[in-house]
This record gives sequence, structure tokens and C-alpha cells, in this order.
Amino acid sequence: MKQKNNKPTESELEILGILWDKKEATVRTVNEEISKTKDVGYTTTLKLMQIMFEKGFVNRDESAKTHIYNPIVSREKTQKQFLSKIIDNLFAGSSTDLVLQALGNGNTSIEELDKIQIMIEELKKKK
Amino acid sequence: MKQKNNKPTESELEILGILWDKKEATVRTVNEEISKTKDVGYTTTLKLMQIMFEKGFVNRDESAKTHIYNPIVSREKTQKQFLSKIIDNLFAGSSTDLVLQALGNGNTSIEELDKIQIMIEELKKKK
DNA sequence: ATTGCTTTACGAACCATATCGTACTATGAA
DNA sequence: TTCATAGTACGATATGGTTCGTAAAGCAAT
Repeated sequence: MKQKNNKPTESELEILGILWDKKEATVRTVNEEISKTKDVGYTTTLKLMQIMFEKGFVNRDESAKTHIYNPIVSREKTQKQFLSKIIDNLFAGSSTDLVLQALGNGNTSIEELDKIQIMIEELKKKK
Repeated sequence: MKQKNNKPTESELEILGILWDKKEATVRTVNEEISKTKDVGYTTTLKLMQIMFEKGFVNRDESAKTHIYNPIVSREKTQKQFLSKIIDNLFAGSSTDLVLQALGNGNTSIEELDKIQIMIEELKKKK
């Protein structure tokens, strides 16, 4: 059997991000959202979403003329997928190094640091 | 002026990883290293490294027949580059979410958790 | 019904990446 | 000096992603 593990591309991620936020959306909505930060034609977005449908990243309701798309792949699963890739590729397999690097930039608030500390305490208890 | 921001591709990252570890290496060395986990021809690796040279990711000593390559871009800078990309794309800009996700897998040892805690304490002091 | 708007569908063009075949060049041994 | 070997350079091919033009279909207003 052939692998169906495929990761979404960068453009696809952009679209998925919008679909994750909105739960569902039309091509027009997605395109308008993307157009805020980028110059891209309507049919380009349409094509990408059609491809994502073929790849099984999204589903769509075709009952009306205007199709309504919703994500199939979960945000969390995709996050894990990319994280483990980047950890392998760039951090020699050490998730700790990644965490230290991510925190190192200094733009994490006290509240967030507290949240992480609580998480760590819980992890330690489990060991 | 044209942007020179370009990120290395996946194959290029693989090569960079080896160069970062070894400080410098010939095409043959790199190819042998990669061949341990992957089936790839010598000239493929050569071509990739030539392209990386053109892109300015690596430098090379051409004084002898066999060129010796060394990395120009730093591991840290590249890590940051990819991290900020992934945070924007997948974690809605929240590095905290990324950290929580990275720690969530439960394969971080007590010692490493300690290390992170120390880091966090230091960050809090600075605020 | 005709016109105009919105949408989908399809395919062409272009670009980057990855892979490798082949030609050329330098070096050292016979 | 000639030959085998190991290396570099270059170009062809294949694949995948991105972009858009254009055609076709559906709908709504006149």
C-alpha cells in the first residue's frame, strides 16, 4: 500500500489555518482572508482547495452551488507532524533544544511562563 | 535589492546538519553519511552542495582538487528561521502553544525538564 | 429568454527541487 | 606518457507546487 502520510504545503497550511479558525468556509471567504496579507487570485485559492480536497485534507458540502469546505486533518495532528520533522531535521532529535530556543527569544509573558511551569510540574509527577 | 532570505530545502538541511556536526567535509564524506539512511547517488549530493554554494549557504576550499565544504549559515539562525515560520503558520503565533505541544509527548526526561525550569526561572527574573 | 454575475472545473505555464547521466579534468601509479 | 580513478561541472528529466486564463454551469434580475 502507498503511504498517505503527506504533509500539507505552505500554501495549504495557510488555508487550513483559516478553516481551523472558522470551522468551515467558502472559497471566497478563504480567498478574502488570504488577500489581506497576500496578493492572490480567486482561482488560485480555488485550485488549491480543490487539490486539498483530492488529497483528503478537507471535505466539502456540494449540495449548494457554492461549496462549503471544512478541514479533515486536525490542527494538533498537523502540529505534531511538523514539530517532529523539525526536531529531527534541525535539533538533532532533541525536543528540549527546540523548547529552549523557542523560549529564548524573550517574548513570552510571565503568565505564559507560569503556564509552562505548571505543565512541567505535572509531567514530573507522572514520572 | 533582492531578498536573500531563502530557507534551505529539506535535502539541503540534511547536508547542513552533517556540515554543522563535522565543521567541514568533502562531498564524498557527506554522501557516505547520507547513504546510511537513504539511497542517493554521489552526483546528486554533489549537485546539491554546488547549489548550496551558489545560494551562499556554504563555502568551499577549492585549492585542492577535492573541494572541502563548510557551512556559512549558522545552526541557530536556521533553527530560529524555521521555528518562527512554524509558529506563525501552525501555532497562530503562540510560541507557548508550541512549547506545550513539544513537551506534551512525554518523552522528555526529568533532567531535561529541570533544565527547562531553570531557563524559565531566569527568564522570569529578567522581567 | 437574454444578460450579467458568481462559482466551479480544467488545463497550461512556470518555477523550484531532486536525481542522475555524461563529459571533462586532475592526479597518481604503472 | 598513458591509463585508471576520483573528482567537478553541466545539462536533461521528472515531479510537485503555484499561479492564472478560460470555459462552462447555475442563478437572479430584467
